[in-house]
Amino acid sequence: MSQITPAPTPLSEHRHPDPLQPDGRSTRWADHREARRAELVRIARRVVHHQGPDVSMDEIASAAGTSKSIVYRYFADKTGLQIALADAVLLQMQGALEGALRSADTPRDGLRSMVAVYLEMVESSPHVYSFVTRQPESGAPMVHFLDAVTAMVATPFVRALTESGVTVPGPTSALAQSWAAGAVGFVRGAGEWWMAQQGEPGTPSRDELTRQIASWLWVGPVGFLTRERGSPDRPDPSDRQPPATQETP
Amino acid sequence: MSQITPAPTPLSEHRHPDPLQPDGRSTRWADHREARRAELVRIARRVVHHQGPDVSMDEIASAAGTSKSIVYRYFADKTGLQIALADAVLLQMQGALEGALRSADTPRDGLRSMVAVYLEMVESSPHVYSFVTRQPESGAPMVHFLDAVTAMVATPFVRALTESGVTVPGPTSALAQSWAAGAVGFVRGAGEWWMAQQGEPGTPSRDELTRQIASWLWVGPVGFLTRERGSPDRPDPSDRQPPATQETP
DNA sequence: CCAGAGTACCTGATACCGTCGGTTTCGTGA
DNA sequence: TCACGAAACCGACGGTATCAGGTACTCTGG
Repeated sequence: MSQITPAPTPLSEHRHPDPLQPDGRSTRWADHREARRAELVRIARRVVHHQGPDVSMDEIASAAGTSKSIVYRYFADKTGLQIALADAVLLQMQGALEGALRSADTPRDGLRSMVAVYLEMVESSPHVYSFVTRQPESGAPMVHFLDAVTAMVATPFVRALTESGVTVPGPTSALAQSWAAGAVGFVRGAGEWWMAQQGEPGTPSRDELTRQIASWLWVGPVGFLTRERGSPDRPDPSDRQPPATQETP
Repeated sequence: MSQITPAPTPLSEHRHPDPLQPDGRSTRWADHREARRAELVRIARRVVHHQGPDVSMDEIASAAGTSKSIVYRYFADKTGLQIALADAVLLQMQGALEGALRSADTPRDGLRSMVAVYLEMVESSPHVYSFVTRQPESGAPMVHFLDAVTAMVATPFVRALTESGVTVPGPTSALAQSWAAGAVGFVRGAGEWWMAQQGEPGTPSRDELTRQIASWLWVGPVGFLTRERGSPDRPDPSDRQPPATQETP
């Protein structure tokens, strides 16, 4: 996982093995298959976008002008389709991210760009987002999409860690990965809260939320709030109040 | 296999026939119902714990020595059962949290306690955790469990905000809520990463992860890492470190 | 005041339905 | 001949309807 690449060739468990071997006449089908598969993903994405994350395989198939058996020829199961769709989305996000990162010179700006790209994706198609982040029934413990995003975040982080010569106990990759997983979770949690809030008064704009999240991830609420009050960078750990008891659920 | 009526609590002579109440024949079952409902939740929790988050309603019913119709008499649907189970778990977490908060004097310790309680829950029963955090098919946009935890986090946070006299643009509640949603997401993301990592070398212990997460949430990675290197509390925003740009895939 | 009939409300099993993910069968066209 | 693709099919599951008790309350007549 050296690259930022979202692992576009994921677990082959959910991907159908090519039944045809490189036997000359099969190569002709290879690219056809690939093209058709991509087309199916495209259609599935459109259908999910419009119909919601609960579309059935039948609906997807008929939207593609065909029947389930075809879909199942290209994807092992629904999870396989979900993964393929996630890869398509990830590829697109990566493109947007590269553009944004070109004009980001501080690492913090980089973080902000990542948050921005994520939130843009969520906003641009909540249904697709929901579909892609849904954990499969009795399947892998990790959702491919979130896993890939985590890798995308962890990779530069771990490099920055090693390059900056920070020495921490234990393997740095575990440190970076756990932070990345947490950070992605933060954006996910805040983003989904934000989407659920839409329409309520006081809901921040996407850009506001982006900056907010980046701030919080970077310096924590203390750093952010103290900055708000004037003193830019003194966390003041012996702060007052906070986490106390609360009412019943 | 129970009798038709286990113990309907005959409330005969100790309760006057209230003219406002429609009929004593209906009220008779009230507390029995409540008790049975709780019992069903308990059993469901045990079954989910052992069988995994994909148990069917039939399985739960038969584990309770009855059939689906009974379960559906007490819970509108599977989501209703999920919510009830979540409430039971939340109640327990709240108990643990109150105990922990009693010995936490700084807000940061409070945060650490919350993280600890969450991770303890995840570790104590991954299956129940998974069941309770699963988003229902085509249902509410928010998972009840996560929503409730977010509220538990946001409440003290918003109080701390107002009491400390921090003035921020817009309603403070939106600010607190978005942070809470993000923080819960952070713990969720890191916690699930951690559970998926179990067995790998370099995986932190629960306690290590707890402190790590609390640190990151409180001061961000910059604050944490600079502290690691010696200077306890100087984030130094113009820092080197993390999320930088990276190359193309 | 009381005995018993009638009633309101409940329990609970079983059969059933619609949907959906996934598989198998079989016709057909190159 | 043979792969492709449509359509029938299958099993599982969430959820509902039906029906058969059963118990404690209420009502009525003596």
